[in-house]
Amino acid sequence: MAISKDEIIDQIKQQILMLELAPGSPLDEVSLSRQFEISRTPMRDILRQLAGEGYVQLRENKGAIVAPMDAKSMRNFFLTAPMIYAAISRLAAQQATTAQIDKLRETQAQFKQAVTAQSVEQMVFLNDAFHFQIGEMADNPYLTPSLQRLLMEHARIGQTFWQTGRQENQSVIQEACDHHDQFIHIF
Amino acid sequence: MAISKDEIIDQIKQQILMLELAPGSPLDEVSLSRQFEISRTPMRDILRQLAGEGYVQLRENKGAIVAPMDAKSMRNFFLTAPMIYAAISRLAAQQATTAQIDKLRETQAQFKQAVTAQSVEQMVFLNDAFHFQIGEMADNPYLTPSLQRLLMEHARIGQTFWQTGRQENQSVIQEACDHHDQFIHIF
DNA sequence: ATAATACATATTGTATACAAAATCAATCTG
DNA sequence: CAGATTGATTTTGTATACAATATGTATTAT
Repeated sequence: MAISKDEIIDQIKQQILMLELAPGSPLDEVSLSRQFEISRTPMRDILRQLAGEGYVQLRENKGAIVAPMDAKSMRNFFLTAPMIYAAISRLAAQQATTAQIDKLRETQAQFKQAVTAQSVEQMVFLNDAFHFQIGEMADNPYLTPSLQRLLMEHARIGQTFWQTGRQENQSVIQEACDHHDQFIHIF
Repeated sequence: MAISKDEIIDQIKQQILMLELAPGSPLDEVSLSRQFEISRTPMRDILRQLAGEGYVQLRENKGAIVAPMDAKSMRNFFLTAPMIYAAISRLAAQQATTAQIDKLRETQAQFKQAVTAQSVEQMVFLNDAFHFQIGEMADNPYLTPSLQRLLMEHARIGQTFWQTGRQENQSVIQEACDHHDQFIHIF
């Protein structure tokens, strides 16, 4: 085996976040295992882990599909995201170490560069990284899985809504950037 | 195979909640698969699903253990539970159907019977069922997994702290009962 | 022509054999 | 006697063959 299981998981996650794997599209065990040059057994493990983290849905005897992005899931996202982000941020603020704060500042600097460069892919990636690091600060086994799920949806929504060129998106991006700065300024 | 995979999962969950399987104790694939008369492959699936739901921890090349109950996890529970319960309750209150509310009333009635009968096991079970139903009302894919994890810890903590006989516990139980009533009285 | 059914094909689920890693014990060395 | 090292045993990880289920197609009956 040339590539580790964790790396395969990360690759598939990345493809889902970047919408290279479309929401709702089927994931065939045999194709995937051939593609990554492993047998079906570890590939099934991978799909089950991805299902546990919300990236894919398993259907009894009918295989896996990439987690759909329908109206209901969008609604749930916008209904829940503010609560979770607020809760996580509060916990993070209480427990953050200086090393973690420095790392967060670094990420935000990179995010601003991506905004200047108008690279949607980089912005999505770094926004994800920013919130992921806040999740690490909070270090809460109950909220972290929820945050991960939210970040997945956030990234996929970002891919579709942060496309540059339209005027309105600039303000949305600026808003996200300001929120990051506000959080950092607590310290 | 005499018993379905889902039934096995439920049985193991139940054993973990009832502390028949002690926190931190190892779960051997071979023993379990022999015990439930299935092969190792589906048993591994089961352990991975349980890990995804927080009931067990998987360690690379070192097998699974029942999710530990240490000082840190207890602290996290008491820190997080109020937030999640509040958020879920709010969502549930917004979206509940009359059928769901009736079912909740029924569960609370049974809970009160368990309190009268001083059956800790029944109290834990029905308290779990009560909050689980609120989770179903909220119907939120981001918060529900968190709630499930909290309910697991809640049940295990309940097993150790709700033991009858001591005076102080009566008030804790009464408090839980009142909270249930308060929630129902919203409608 | 359409609907239903039977069959062929593809895909998932399970069992088992083998490989790799970890654990434990006994022996050897300082 | 303490500690390290090697080897035997146990346990997890992977590959593959086989079974069961679902899907798609073609044929037949109405």
